[in-house]
Amino acid sequence: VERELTSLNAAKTTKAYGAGEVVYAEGEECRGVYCIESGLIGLRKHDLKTRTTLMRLRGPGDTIGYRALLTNMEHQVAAKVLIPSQICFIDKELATWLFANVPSLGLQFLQNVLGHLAEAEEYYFQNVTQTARARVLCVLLSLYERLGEALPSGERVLKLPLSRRDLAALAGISPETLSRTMRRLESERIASFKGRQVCFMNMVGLLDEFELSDSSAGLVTNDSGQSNAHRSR
Amino acid sequence: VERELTSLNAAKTTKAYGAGEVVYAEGEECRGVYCIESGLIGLRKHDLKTRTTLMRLRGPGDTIGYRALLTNMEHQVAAKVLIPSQICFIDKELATWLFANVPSLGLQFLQNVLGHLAEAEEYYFQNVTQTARARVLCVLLSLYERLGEALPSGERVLKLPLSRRDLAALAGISPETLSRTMRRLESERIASFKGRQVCFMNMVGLLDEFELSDSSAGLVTNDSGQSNAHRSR
DNA sequence: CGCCAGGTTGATTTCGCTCAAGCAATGTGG
DNA sequence: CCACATTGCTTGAGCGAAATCAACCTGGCG
Repeated sequence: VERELTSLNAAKTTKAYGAGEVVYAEGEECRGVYCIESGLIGLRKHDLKTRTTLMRLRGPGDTIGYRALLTNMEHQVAAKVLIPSQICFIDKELATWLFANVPSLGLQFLQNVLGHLAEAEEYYFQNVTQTARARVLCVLLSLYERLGEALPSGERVLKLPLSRRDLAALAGISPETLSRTMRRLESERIASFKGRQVCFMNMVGLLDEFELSDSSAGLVTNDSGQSNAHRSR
Repeated sequence: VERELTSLNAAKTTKAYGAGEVVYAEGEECRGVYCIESGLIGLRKHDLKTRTTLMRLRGPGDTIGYRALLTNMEHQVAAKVLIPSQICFIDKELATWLFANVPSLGLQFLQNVLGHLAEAEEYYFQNVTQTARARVLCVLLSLYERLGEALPSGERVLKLPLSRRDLAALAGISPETLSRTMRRLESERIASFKGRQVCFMNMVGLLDEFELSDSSAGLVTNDSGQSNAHRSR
């Protein structure tokens, strides 16, 4: 096992990506898989013509591009960098070999996929059950989990790495509805928005509303044990 | 490899379940995984109190109960038999061992999970983009794929294994809307409903509407399918 | 016979989408 | 440096699909 991991360390390459850079494009042939070490990646799919829709977010600990590898198809989504990221690349052949020969690694990876599956089902559920307002809040909370800061003054602040359009897409609503919802949240004294700056004004009540304890999950019940720090349970 | 499979065959047990029987309940501790050999299983989740909602269908070839096993949690959904089924059970310890030591099996299993992931994402997409009518038709078609019969007379017939409530849940709509939709489909001469009997009157046009070829249909397309009509957003 | 769960139907309401206009910030070319 | 276009966001008005509320069937069963 040690030997394999050594060879893995030798064969993998880590690269720094800048914001806006494309890791792989939709329809592109799969060259291998990517493990995100830091940063934030958006998976997008174009629906009609030039329009492109943000589908999912992926962050540290997530592996992306595996679907294309394992189904032997071209990428169905594009991966684009939202905030500067360190991404480790594993070549197609090596990845295949690893899957076929290192069960422990495959098992660990399976956890990752399982997390994505849970996420997808959660999204589905949200869409059927929850109102637009609740979904927006969930998206904001999951973003806060990833990128938020608690200022010494006690304010909970978040710098959005997304346009309104993308944010709306994540919540599964139109940009107009998002805008209205945000204004409503302001009138409810729940949060305030200035450009891409979000400030949560009642985080306690918010977490309460979603029956979450502090710093535990949001929309994304990330079960992959490898994601960053928190969540030991 | 041969040896492992032999021991697998020795350790697994196959059991016949009758309609309505519970394979495992929500919140129950995971005892192992189940492979469906024949029949049909419904995965349900209770949303509030006594109310319980049908989430997914699982049929021959599907493995269920793995999520609880791999995340070391109790079952998040209940599995209930819809039509009499043959189900093969693999004990928790054995399953864990197999995952950890037989990469080929894990890889094969990974494909199964990948399929479920694609299914979940497809469901999500459907819900955002398609109308109630289209979703009902998709559910009916996927059921027809599993249980439908083409009578010698040429009629395409299907005996529903579900209540209206469950059918509506699958399509992500309320029972009332389902009822109205069905009546509308009848007035459109697309299908007719008598109790749990469904009769498709224009299967060709139907498959055409969803850009599907005959007998390769269903809600779950290979993920090249971003189906047909997508509203941009 | 009456009860009851499941199903249908009708009336009303609501939520979010579409269409359309207005506005601020950023480019762009003369 | 200024008119002008472009892009991203917000706001308003109207509309429509589906949810909700509520009454009413229907068939099975004690």
